[in-house]
Amino acid sequence: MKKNEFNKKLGMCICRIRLKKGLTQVDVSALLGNNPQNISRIERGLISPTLFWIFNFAKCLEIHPDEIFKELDE
Amino acid sequence: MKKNEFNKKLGMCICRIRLKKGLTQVDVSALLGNNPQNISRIERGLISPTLFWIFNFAKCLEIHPDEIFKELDE
DNA sequence: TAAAATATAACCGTATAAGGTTATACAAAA
DNA sequence: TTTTGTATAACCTTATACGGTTATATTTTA
Repeated sequence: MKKNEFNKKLGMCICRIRLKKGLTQVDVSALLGNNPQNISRIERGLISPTLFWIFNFAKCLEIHPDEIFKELDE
Repeated sequence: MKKNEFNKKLGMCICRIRLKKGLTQVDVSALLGNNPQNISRIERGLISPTLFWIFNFAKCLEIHPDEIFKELDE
């Protein structure tokens, strides 16, 4: 799988999880301590977040990191 | 958990998995198509690889990404 | 011993992740 | 209509991931 394709899939997973929690991009950025523009870029697949970012995201949203990954490897 | 601590834990997991497969850093870098110095930096926790890198690593070593993560969240 | 394999380290570059600011678009609600 | 909330976008800057090269240290092997 190419990097662009991977980033897009990852972004959609992030977005889906965020909406399932009823949060806005601003909400998530406040929880993580960064800016909403970055969340937007991640959800649209423009950038590929580090694993450290992913783990913080999962922790702040009170989910298991597996929830993000299990939809990515097919 | 701080970023440095996280990176060190992650690096140790990567290293343990690599050794379990009987591979050198050069072997892994050849499989992934990057240089061994980068593997060394990751294993020592100096840098935090992207999730894209992690998934490629897992695929090349024929393991589930979960194997890396399940030792990280405590 | 000498040579090769392995890992770490110090550089110097480039690519990209990420923050900050501002503007734009659009929908929902007043 | 006007206002507000939400998301996207275009910039610029800084931090960092990553490649390439070279050197060093250590272990292993011939």
